[in-house]
Amino acid sequence: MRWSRYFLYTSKEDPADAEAPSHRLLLKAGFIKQVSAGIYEILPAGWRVLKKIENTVREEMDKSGAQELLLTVLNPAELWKETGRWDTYGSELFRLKDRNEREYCLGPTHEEEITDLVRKYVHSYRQLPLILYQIQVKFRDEKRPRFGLIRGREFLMKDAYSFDRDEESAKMSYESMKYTYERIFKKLNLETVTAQASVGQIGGSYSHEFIAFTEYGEARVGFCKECGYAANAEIIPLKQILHSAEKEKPIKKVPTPGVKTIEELSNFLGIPPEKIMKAVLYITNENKPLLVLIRGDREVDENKLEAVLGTDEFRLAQDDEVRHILKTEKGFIGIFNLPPHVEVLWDNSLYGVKNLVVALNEPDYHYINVNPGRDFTYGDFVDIAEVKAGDPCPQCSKPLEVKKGLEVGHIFLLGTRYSEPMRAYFTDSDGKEKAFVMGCYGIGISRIMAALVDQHHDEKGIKWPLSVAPFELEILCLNMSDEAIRKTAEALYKEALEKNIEVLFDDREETAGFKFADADLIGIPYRIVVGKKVKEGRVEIQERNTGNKQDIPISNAISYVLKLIGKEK
RNA sequence: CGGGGUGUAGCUCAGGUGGUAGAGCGUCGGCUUUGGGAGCCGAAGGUCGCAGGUUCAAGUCCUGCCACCCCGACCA
Repeated sequence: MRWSRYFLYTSKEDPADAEAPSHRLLLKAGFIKQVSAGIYEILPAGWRVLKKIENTVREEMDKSGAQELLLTVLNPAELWKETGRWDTYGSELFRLKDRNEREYCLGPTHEEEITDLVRKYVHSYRQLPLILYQIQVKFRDEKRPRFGLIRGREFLMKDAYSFDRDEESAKMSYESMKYTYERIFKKLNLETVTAQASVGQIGGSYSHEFIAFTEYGEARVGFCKECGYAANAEIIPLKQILHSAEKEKPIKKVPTPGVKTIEELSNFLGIPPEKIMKAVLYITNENKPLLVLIRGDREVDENKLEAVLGTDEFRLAQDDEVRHILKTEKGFIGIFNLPPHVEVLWDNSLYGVKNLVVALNEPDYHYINVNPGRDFTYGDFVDIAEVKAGDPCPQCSKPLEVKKGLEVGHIFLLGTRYSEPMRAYFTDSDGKEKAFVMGCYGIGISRIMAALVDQHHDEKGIKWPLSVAPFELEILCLNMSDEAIRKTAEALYKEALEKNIEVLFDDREETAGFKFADADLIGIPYRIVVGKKVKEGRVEIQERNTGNKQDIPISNAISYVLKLIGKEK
């Protein structure tokens, strides 16, 4: 491809509205163009990358025995009503009507449609197991689209669905997908960890997430280098820990005027946060107050709280609610003088802590040296603390590491969550009618492109791994008006094409510096620089990833590149 | 959906106290230049997010709306 004719337009300025590196660089390099919030056009160079990602996914899925098909974007409402998700999916579902007032949605995922399809054709255990998949644009009206391709409202996804005769066989399908996913991410040069995950809204019995490490991810993973355990932080259990037998000191009321936060209180009293009881007031769905108690150095993980309460219908109390219910101010909430209708939950972190600092629901005062048994009695203990680095691994108790990451794949063992309500049955070998045991498996194709940029870039631009690069080779002609240089570059371009190298030829009438800057930005792994060394019969080979440069005779250049990209036999 | 921010040329931005719009980059024409975002000369390019209002006069003041970005609860 000649750049002078290519629909690839880079920008010298950083785009104003992009913060994440992947977002900024993909826009700046001219790979994507924003149309509206969370909706992007994929431009030719970006599309080349996306197709490579897609093909890698496709190759491995096919190898696993899964079969590709294409479902519809426009889904009839009836199917969604069968599973109840027409009502429960909420405003994230793009809904529309046709000219006859029939209701449709733009498919955000395809459990309903695939189950409908399979129930029409598969009636016997002899046709199982079965895995079908598609690569298609998905639509989700996200509350908050973010970071360009990382969270879009329209995005490319690979979704697969497995159908098995029983749980045991379904687990085998699940395991084979898990293995396939790990191979895919490895091939794509995307560093991921396979983490146990919560099943969330989709339902089912168990689930894994594939998390790519990046600063701009929205997930937190805890993992253990010792035993290999890894899980989304929101499901890692934290147990009660017995504390050393400290001597109980006499309880004392101390003035703490205007001291509001745990940090201020800790500094004011000279007592570490580990010995302060933090109390957080929530309001539950029935407008009931719920007081959550946790150690001062800990945060409440609202995902865990949701799991404990069995609902996400709760929120933090407002300042005036705190005043009204507890007759105190934020910062002075405690367990003493509690109105009887306030429900209380104790986080495991508080268990056994002695000589605590506790507020008493009276502004500007705290008790110090408060002790369990003597000064108060425990209520119900639950696990609602956010996991931090250094917390014990639930498997081997060694300290965990915690990192931020981006969910690029998620697999679920669904069971009969969809097949049962949709009456998707087959006849088993015992002659009995049974519901399919299903699994579903997603990979965010366009999100992977963003994750790859996040993992492979520097201050100058993108450094595409060869496996997904839009081109394998870029030829830079540094001076188009110099006859000898131009002819050499043209000849090398022709030779590269003949050898089936994916090559971008920068034949634009621009200066050398301009072309180098652009080359760094768009991140093609290898380049041949054709400049004044042509007089000495040489060109320069550069590697974007390592920055390595070396001169080479013109006649050897292409065969050297072939070796680099592994196409040489 | 709450909180914060921003909308002016293709892009990045500047435009005290109201007086009819500017720069750099990019684009077009010309000359010079060519190994790390070149120089000079000339030109084109705007419903100042939208709608009202105040005023002799609004990019600027007032009201309402919209869009986009960022921070919090969901997801690939």
